[in-house]
Amino acid sequence: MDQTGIRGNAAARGRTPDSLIPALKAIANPVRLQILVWLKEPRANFPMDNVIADPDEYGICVTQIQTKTGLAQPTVSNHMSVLERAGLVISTRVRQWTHYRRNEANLAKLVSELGNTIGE
Amino acid sequence: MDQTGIRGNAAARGRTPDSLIPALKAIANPVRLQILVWLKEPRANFPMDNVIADPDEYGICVTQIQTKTGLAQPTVSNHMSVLERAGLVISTRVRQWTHYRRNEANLAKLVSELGNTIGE
DNA sequence: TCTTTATATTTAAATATTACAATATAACTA
DNA sequence: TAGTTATATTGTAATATTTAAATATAAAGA
Repeated sequence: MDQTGIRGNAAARGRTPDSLIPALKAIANPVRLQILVWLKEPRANFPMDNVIADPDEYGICVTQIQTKTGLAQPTVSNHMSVLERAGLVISTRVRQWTHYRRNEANLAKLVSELGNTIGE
Repeated sequence: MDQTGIRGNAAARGRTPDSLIPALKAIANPVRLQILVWLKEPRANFPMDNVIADPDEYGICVTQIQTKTGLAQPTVSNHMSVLERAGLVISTRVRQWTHYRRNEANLAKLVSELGNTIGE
């Protein structure tokens, strides 16, 4: 055990947890940050007519996110895969529709790890 | 007053506070994030011989940060100005030495605003 | 099977970021 | 004032990011 009494805690020893950087890069983009906020309340932020899967369980499909952002389909597809690679969303394919929902555990971990890293 | 009972709170209304993005971009870089961590404990992370100003009050000068990173002087100067423009550090020129210290208030605000924005 | 719909991948252009060399500026020192 | 030290700015190259058009793939329905 080290002097801090905390094992495996890079931030506590003054080192930067490299795993933070990909997540920070993912959210340091206005489009992606906005999508994460919208996905907090899928039913409030996306049209609920003709939904083919429960938004609370599976999230929102790419077409609806694309419409809401006004960006091209490949652009949105790319943004979602950046978020997914960073572990901030989870995708579920329901027939031909890929649905994305927030990864609440990892989002909470990101905020707390950032607090441990740059907080006083 | 709006329905949330919270005035001027963009995150509470599901919008993305644009002021977050510059700060997130600033910390979404391994060199800058590391510098912010080092500046938490200037006396522990930088040589304390020949210091020309109290590290706790004024922070650390560019040359010492440059030496610690191993990057070129203009590169470090640029990183520090990115952090300063994002409001995450404060600079004080003491004679010919520009010292940088953490802006604790804004760093804490960044963490809490991020929590309000992407937290559950 | 053919067509349509939804999403992903590829390619490419525009822009942003990161880095360093060269130079400029600011401040001290002899 | 001339020379030195510390930092900032400018110019530039390499790389990364963002975007969209074109194309590919995957799944559904006629």
